[in-house]
Amino acid sequence: MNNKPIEEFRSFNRFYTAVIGLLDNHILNSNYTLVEARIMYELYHGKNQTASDLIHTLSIDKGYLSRVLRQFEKRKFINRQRSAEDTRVIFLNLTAEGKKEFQQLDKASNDQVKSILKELSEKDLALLLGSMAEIKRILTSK
Amino acid sequence: MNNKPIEEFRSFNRFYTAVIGLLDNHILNSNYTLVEARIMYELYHGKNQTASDLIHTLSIDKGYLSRVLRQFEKRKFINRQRSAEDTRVIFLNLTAEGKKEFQQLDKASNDQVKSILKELSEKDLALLLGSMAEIKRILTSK
DNA sequence: TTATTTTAGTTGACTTAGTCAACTAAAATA
DNA sequence: TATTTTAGTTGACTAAGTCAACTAAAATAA
Repeated sequence: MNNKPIEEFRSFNRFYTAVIGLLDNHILNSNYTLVEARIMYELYHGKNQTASDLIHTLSIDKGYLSRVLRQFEKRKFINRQRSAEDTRVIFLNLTAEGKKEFQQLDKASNDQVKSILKELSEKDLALLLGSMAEIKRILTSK
Repeated sequence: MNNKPIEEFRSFNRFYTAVIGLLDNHILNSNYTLVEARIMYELYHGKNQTASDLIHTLSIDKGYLSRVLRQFEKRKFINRQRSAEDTRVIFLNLTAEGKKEFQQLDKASNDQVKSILKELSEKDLALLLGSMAEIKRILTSK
């Protein structure tokens, strides 16, 4: 393989790193860190997740996660329920309060994204989403 | 606008955050931090850049940058030359040593990307790069 | 021309993010 | 039953990043 594809791929990565950075920065101006937001996202979208699940889906250190979760518990965003079958594992779920917090955060992120997408022509929007789906498919397949 | 495009956009962002994270992790196992690698990249690809330039292209704090640059100088990766027209600004350039270091790092990144791309069919590779170009075009245009 | 504001870069003090290894307790496997 | 593995916690630490104050020079306003 010559170097062109590699260069293009990496160029896109640099570009998209900046895009993501921009969006993330927004979250960072909320009361949550990126990691917190992602944890809330995961807990919101799947119930009875465990710390192990989160470690794998988010690729974060278990010690780090443990502390974030303790914070969440203190803030009453989650409750923990020890599994009956395997008492080592603890099921995590957002409380009503936690859900509300997540929804607010999520809405803010949606608004921000919307403000970008609404500038695009219908055609470009379709192309954009199509391209994204394509990339996801290709890079997932393996 | 309904919520579907927004959801898809955000879903892609989550997905691609993981992709980038994977690639970045690789760099982190080298002797350089992400920020260092990006600074080297910028210096390698453009000459006589200033700290201000880097601050803007990389969106990093100037204090932070200042320290990284000092490190680079100590490691003899860059030299600094004060501008004659405006003595506040300092032109930054990689030394031969710095270039060599960057090239090594760059080669490692290339190899890593190559190992991903070589798994793809020719068709998928073309689709992938086309999609990336499309996204870049659409999100840059504004 | 002088006074004021802005810009480039540095430094110190600090907070947040993330890592690593040791540890407890339970479960799975040999 | 002994050993190994797994889930999660904790302590101690390093790295990453932020913020404001500062110096010196340049640009702009009065």
